[in-house]
Amino acid sequence: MSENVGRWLRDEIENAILSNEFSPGARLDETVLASRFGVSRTPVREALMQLNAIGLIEIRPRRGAVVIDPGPHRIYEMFEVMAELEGLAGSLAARRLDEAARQAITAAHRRCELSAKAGDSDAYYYDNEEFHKAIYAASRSEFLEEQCAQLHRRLRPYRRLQLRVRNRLTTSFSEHCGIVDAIFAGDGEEARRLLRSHVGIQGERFSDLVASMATR
Amino acid sequence: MSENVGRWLRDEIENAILSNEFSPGARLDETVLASRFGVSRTPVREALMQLNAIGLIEIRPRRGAVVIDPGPHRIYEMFEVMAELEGLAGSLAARRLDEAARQAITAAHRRCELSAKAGDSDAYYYDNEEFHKAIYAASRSEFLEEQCAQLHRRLRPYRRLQLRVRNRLTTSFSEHCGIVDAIFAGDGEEARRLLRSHVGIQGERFSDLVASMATR
DNA sequence: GTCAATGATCGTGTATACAAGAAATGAAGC
DNA sequence: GCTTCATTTCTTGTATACACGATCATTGAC
Repeated sequence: MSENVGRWLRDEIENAILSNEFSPGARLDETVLASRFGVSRTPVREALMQLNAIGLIEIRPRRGAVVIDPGPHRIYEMFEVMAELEGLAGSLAARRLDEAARQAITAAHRRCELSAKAGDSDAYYYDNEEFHKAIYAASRSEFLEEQCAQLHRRLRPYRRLQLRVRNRLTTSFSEHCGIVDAIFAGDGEEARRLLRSHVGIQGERFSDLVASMATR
Repeated sequence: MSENVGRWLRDEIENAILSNEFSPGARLDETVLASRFGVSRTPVREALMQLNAIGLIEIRPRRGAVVIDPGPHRIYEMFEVMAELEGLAGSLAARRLDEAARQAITAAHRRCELSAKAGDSDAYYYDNEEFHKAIYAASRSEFLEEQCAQLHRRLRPYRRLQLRVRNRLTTSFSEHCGIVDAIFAGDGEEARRLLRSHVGIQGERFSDLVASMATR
């Protein structure tokens, strides 16, 4: 537990939301949360205020906090922005690549390869996250890295769904190969283009998923 | 004043920070703020928690809140990301333009023209903001619109500095003309390219400004 | 039988009190 | 005279108490 309870609670509740323990639309009762985590309402409120500020929950005056339901369309929009930011990260990474970043990307890429070949979608899910984070870091832009990481976290639950789709693992990995090649070749524009479509396609796949669930 | 004090305080303190009343590095004493705004410490703390969550201030345990100093390099990074997001907004706007958006952009563009020709940099500053916001809205992506607006707000103080630079008003306006033409022509890629350089150049100009201040 | 109004209950919003930690100041020793 | 340690004070962190508003249920009237 972090040294101050508010921050710890924020992470705790955020994880609970992102792991879908608190589903979209769920009411977050302050007293319930307080007793659950064994603290008073004050730090709970502070945690909720922060989650409100980053757009994970909505607090309506005198009516409490509820988990925001982004809705399929908004999630698609988020993927669209994510694609753009990752594209920028890739393009910067290609131009600014140093030895440490090269090694980090290579290592993450290797782990992805192993997981993909083993068909282990859970392992690939984690390795894929590390791979993308390595690219953010390689961009050498701290602000971009933070923005990417934040958006990535929020899209995490929806990305996970897609890895279950048939053949997505191998397709994803082969896309990674192209991205790595472009970055290592210093071809910023190619890296941007590939990353944009690599991430953008997930938004489209998500739309397909939603559409297929709606017709059912 | 909004119906809940915490939200009102957040906006109030945020404005004070963005208008440089609270300079980077300044300590934000809870009791001082509480007495200044005539409330207790509780809502002040909630406001500070929110500002901490969106990255405007830093709260170190038991040591209080200070206004974050982004530093020139980080501000450049922020402009870089802003350029990318505005580029996306422009490209989407070109593809999805409807009559209402067209009128909003035209109106804002006209006001910019008047202010630029009058050489009124303060008026242009506001009209320019409306112009960019009209493009965000025209993108028809709520999430993108929010992200752009938020980043725009944080970069506001630094944009303002640049309008004072010689000839920037007329240069900026002529760039706007090209952007409007591209969007109205439905040329997404051209709109993206022009917006990216229109915003990106501000980051570079900011770097120049800092460099020239450093040599003095 | 249905709709509206009023009251009760529950939960949030704000204030205040108390505790714990950090910084500053003073004194003592080298 | 300078440095270090201890004490005091100030500020933050957490808890609790109280008040106001919203929602829901129950009762009465149409």
